[in-house]
Amino acid sequence: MTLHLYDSASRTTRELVPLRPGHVGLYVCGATVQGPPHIGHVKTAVGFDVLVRWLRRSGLDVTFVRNVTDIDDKILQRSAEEGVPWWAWAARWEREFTAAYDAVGVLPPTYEPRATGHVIEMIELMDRLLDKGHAYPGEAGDVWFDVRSWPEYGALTNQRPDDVPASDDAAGGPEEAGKRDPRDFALWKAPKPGEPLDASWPTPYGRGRPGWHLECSAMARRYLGSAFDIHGGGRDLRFPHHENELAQSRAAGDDFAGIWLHAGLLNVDGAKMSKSLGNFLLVWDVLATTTPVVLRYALTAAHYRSTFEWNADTLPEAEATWSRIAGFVERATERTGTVPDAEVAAAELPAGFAAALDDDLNVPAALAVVHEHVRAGNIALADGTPDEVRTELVAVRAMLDVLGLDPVRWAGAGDESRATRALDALVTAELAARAKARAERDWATADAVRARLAEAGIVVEDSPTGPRWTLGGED
RNA sequence: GGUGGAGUGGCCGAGAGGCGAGGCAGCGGCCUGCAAAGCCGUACACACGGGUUCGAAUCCCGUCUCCACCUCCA
Repeated sequence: MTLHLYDSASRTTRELVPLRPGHVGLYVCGATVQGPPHIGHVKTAVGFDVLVRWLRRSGLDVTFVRNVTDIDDKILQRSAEEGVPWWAWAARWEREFTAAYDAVGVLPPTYEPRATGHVIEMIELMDRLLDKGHAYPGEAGDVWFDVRSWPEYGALTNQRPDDVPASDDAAGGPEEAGKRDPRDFALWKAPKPGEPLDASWPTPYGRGRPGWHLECSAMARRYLGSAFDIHGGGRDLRFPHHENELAQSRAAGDDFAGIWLHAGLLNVDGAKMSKSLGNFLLVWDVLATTTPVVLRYALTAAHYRSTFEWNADTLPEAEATWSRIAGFVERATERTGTVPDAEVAAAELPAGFAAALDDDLNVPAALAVVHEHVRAGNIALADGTPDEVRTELVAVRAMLDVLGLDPVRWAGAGDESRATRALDALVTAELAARAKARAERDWATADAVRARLAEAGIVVEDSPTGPRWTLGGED
C-alpha cells in the first residue's frame, strides 16, 4: 500500500502520486505573526510534521514550504498600538513561533518564505491575472480579483458561485469604490490613511501592500512550481483563504495543488479558543505545566483531521501513556545497550504501523501497534532473551521516530551531565545501604531509604537485575 | 440561511456490514518482604426512532444534540 490522503477539495481519499517521481512538493500555510503562538498553532504544525516525517521515511524527497505572513491589517494595527515598527512586531512573534515549533519537535521546513520578501512575485501574478481579464484595479488603488470572470469560484469549498457571500474586504470603506462584484476580493491593498509609509511597496498600479491570499499563490509557485503535490493548512483557512488562492492561481493558468489537506482545529473545553471565553492556551503557558514531549504526544495522538478536544484530563493522560512508552524504551536500553540512531532509522517498520499511516495518516491506529510492541517488549524484558528485547526496542523506537516521539532523542544530553553523574553516585550509595538492610530483612530501614529518596523526587523500582532509579514526574 | 464535520464503554480515541483497535482510570489476580514497574484477566460501547439484510456501530430514511467555516483565524 502507498500513502492515501483525504483530499478536501474532491472530498475523497486519494492515492498520493507525486508529479515528479520520488519527490513531493508540500506547501503549508503558516502563521500570521501578530501575537504569541497558542496550542492550536502547534497542533496543526505537529500534524503536518508527521506527514513530512512519514513521506521522508517512505523514501520520498520532500520540499516543504511553510510561509510566514508578516504583514496584514492586524499586524499594522497591533504594532501601532504598541508603538513598535510593524516589521519589528512581526519579527518578534515569528521568533516565538519558531521557538514553539522547535520545542515540540516540529522539523523546520525546507524554506520559510515571508510575504514581504515576495512582492515581485505577487506583481508578476497580478500582471498575469490582469492580462487574462481576471483582475482589475479599483478606483482607490486596490487590485481586485474578478470573481464573475472565474466560473469555478467556490469549487474548493463546494459552494455554487451564487451562494458565495459578499467579500468584506474594506467593507463600506472608500477603498471599495469601483468593485464590480461584492464577492471580489483584494489581491493588493492600497495604503490606508495613517499607515506607515514603509508598509507599502511601489507597483505598476501604485503603492500598496499584499492582500493576504496573494502571497501563498505567488510563493508556492516560486518554490514548488505552477503545479505541486500537496497544499495544507488549518480547516479554518478553507474559506476564504484557500478558495481565493485556488481561484487566483488557476485563473492565472497554474494547475496549483494536487491534494488539499485541512487539519482539524483544537477546541478547549468544548469550544474554540477565545480570549473572551478565557480558554485561550498559549504554548508557553502549557509548557510551564508539562514537558514538551508530553505536549507533543498529546497533540500527535489524535487524528490530524479530527477536532482536538482539549480538557483538563488531556495532559495527565498523555503523561501516563508517555511514561509507559518511554519507560519501556529506557529499561530495554539499559538491558541491551544503546541502539544506534542509524539502525533505528533503517529498521523495517511493523506492517500494521505502516498501513495505518498510509491510510490518511491514521496515527491513533499506528499508536495501537506501538503499544502492542511495547507490551511484547515488556514481556521479553520479564522473561525473554536480550535479542527479543532488542528486536522490540528497535521496532518501538523506529515507529516513534516516524511520529517525532523517539524517547531516546527526547531524553537529550542532560542525562549525561556531570550533575546527573554526581547524583547517580549519591543515589547508588543510598541504594547500597538499602540493599544491605534488605539482605538483613530490616524492612524498616530499607523503606526509610526509599522514602527519603522519594521525598527528593527520586523513584526507586526493584527489577530482576537490581534496583533502578529515575527522577519522578514534574510535580 | 449556505457549506462541512461530529455524537463509540467512567474518560480519551480509532474503525466502518459479521472476528470487542489502543490508551487512561477502575476491579480481580500474578510477581514483590512491602511497594513501584510489568504481566494476565476483566465491558449488555457505538445519540434516538424506523427500515434494508441471514447479520447494522457501520448502509437507507427521519429526529435530536454538538462543533466549525461563511473575508482576523492554524
